[in-house]
Formats: sequence, C-alpha cells, structure tokens
Amino acid sequence: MRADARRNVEGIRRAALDVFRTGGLTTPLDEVAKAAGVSKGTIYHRFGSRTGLIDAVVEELVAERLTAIIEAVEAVDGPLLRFEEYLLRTWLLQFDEPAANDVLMRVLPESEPLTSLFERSCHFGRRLLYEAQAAGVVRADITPDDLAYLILERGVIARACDQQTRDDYRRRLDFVLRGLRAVRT
Amino acid sequence: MRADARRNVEGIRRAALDVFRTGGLTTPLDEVAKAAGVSKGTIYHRFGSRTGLIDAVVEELVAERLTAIIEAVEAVDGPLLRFEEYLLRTWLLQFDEPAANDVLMRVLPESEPLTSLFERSCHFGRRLLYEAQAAGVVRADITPDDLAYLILERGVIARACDQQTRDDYRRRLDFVLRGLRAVRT
DNA sequence: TAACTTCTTGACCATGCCATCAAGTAACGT
DNA sequence: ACGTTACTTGATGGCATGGTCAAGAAGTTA
Repeated sequence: MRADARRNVEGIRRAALDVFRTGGLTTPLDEVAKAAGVSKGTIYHRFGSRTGLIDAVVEELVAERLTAIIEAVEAVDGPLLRFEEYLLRTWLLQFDEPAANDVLMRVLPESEPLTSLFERSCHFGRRLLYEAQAAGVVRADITPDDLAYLILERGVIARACDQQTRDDYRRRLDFVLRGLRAVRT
Repeated sequence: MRADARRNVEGIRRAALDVFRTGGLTTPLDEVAKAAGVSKGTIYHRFGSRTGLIDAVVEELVAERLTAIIEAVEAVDGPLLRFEEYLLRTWLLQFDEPAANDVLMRVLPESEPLTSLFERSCHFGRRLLYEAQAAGVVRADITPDDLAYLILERGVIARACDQQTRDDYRRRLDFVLRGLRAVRT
C-alpha cells in the first residue's frame, strides 16, 4: 500500500467517525469525502461500499457508549431500577447519538459488526427483563420481542421527532417506563 | 368545462381516494394517474399540485373515520375509559389507514383541510384529557403537547415498523396506556 | 530521471420523485 | 364538416442519492 493510500484510509476513517457521529450511519458519503478531503470514488475504492466503511468504524463509534451503559447499569441496586435505568440510558443514547441509534435500530441488518453490537446490548437488556419479571416488579406479559420493539420504537421517534427538546423527550420516557411496571395487587 | 375534463376530474378523485387509502398521502402521483387512466400532467392541470389534489379528497378520505371515533368514544362511560378508548382507537386507525395517519401526523402542515381535520380530533382528545385529569384518573403531569406527541409518536411507529402484526401492535398499546394512568395512592 | 505501478479523480449512469410545457388530440358549436 | 378552443400527453428538466470507471496524477523503484 502506497503512502498516500495509507494516509487517505486513515483520513477517511477519521472523517467517517466525525460525520457519522453527528449525522448517523446514513449520512451521504459525499459528506464523508468532503470532510476527509478526498473524492467519493476513493472511499469506494478503499472500503468497497458504504457498508464496508461503516463496518470499519462502527465498533469504535458505538461500542464505548453501549459498554458505558452496561457498566453504569450493573452498579444500580434492585431489579426494577436496574431495568429502568437500562432503558432510560439506552433511550437517551438513541436521542443523543444517531449512529448508536442506527445500530440499535438495525439499520444495516446484514452487517456483522453492527449485529454484534446490537446483540450485546440486547442480551443484556433481556437479562434485566427476566430478573425484573422474576422479582415481580415489571409486567409479566412483556416479551423479549416487546423489549426490542420498545427500543426500536424509541429509535424511530428520536429520528423523526427531532424538533422536540431533550428535556421533553426525557420527561415523556417516564410515562413509558411507568407503563411497564407490574400492577400493584 | 368540457365533458371529458369533468369525467377525468371525477376519475382522478376516485383513483386518489383509492390509492391514498392504501398507500397514504405521500404515494407518488404516477400511481394515482395510472389508476385513473390519465397522465400525470392531467392531474397537475386539474388540481394544480399534489397538495391541491389531497385537499380535494382528504375530507372524504378521513373525516368519516375521525367522526366515527369521536362518536364511539362519546358513548363510553367514565373519564378514564373514555380517554383510553380515544387513544386506542386513534392509534389503531393510524395503523390501519396510512392516510388518516398522515393527517394526524401533520404531514402537510400548510394544507387547510388537513389542519382542520387534525384540530377536530385533537381538540376532542384534549377535552378528554382534561376531564380524566380532573377526575384524577390519569397522571396530572401530562400536557396537551404530550398528548399530541403520543399520537405523533404512534404515527411514526406505525409507518416505520410496518412488519409487526396488528395484534402485537395492539398489545403493546396497553403498555403505553397503563403508563398514563394516575399512580394509585 | 524515467519507467512502472498504484492511486485518485470527477464526470458519468442509474433511480425515483416532483413539476412543467410545447405540441398534439379531441370535444363542441355552428 | 369544419374551425375553434379546451384538454391531454409524455418528453423534459430539476433535485438528491448510490455507485462505477476510464483517464490522468502521483508515489515508488532502479
């Protein structure tokens, strides 16, 4: 690999991290190209396809955030609070970071790195759901599929309703959480 | 107006009702044209613009459904059930009819007929919210804006998550409704 | 420095949509 | 039956995007 090629690959990676971070994984590649100071053709030549580029950066782009959530949530006491903290932090991440949202929404179902990241978060959440249900603190009729949908739904909303303030978005999350709790007997 | 023109206007209206009903108000006009057996140019000539066509059919397309909800809900007993029935029926309508969903999502904020329809449903819901809050049966911190968002959110979801079955969609609505109820003291 | 290979470029094609308009067609009145 | 006028057509331009490739630029090596 020639020196300029190596330089460009690195530049494109960095530009992609930057652009995808703020705009999500579906940002036009021309913007990445512009940010990297190369032409769109170079990106295709180096990474094969849009997916190729995403695969090359998504881990670095998102893994940290998901890990941070898992760690923070592990430290919370009590199955209900833990489950709710997981959802809350995930939902806020979806609002704050379009790229992470794209991962959680499975925007590219074919991509292996994306799937892997998604599964990591999903399995963790599923465990928390089971534990909370076993403790009788959340509704027993919530399925793992429902959990996935709760996250997918929020992703769709975060994407589409982007004029709402973070505070309003946050406040409304409480309504949803409240609806998942077990009914008092 | 010549006979063929009159015939075409009627044909286009009917085709639009048909096509918009199943595909929503953002369906490409070519499909309406094809269904009406005319060319796209004719639609523009007769209705001026896409919005013009929508304005000409949206009342007939959607008003009936919204009215049906209002009437059915008026007959329900109790402020909580009434409020929940309104949301439930509205949410299901959003799932079942893309065109009604487009109205409730304010897809064309400029269109007067659309706005009028939207307001009709919205005011009714707001009244139910007030009554339910006055009776202490739903959370007091829900604002009229929140109500609008609850509907907008569902619209976005109905659009984007179209592979889920109606039954699953319906079942998940219960979670949301539950979260809106007043906390028992 | 000159030949050779790698690399980059940006014009290009394709898709899908909205919207327009000159030119052709068909209804209507006499 | 014919001229007039209303009407329709579909080819056309515009825009935004994904993706490709021949030709030219630039680095590498002897």
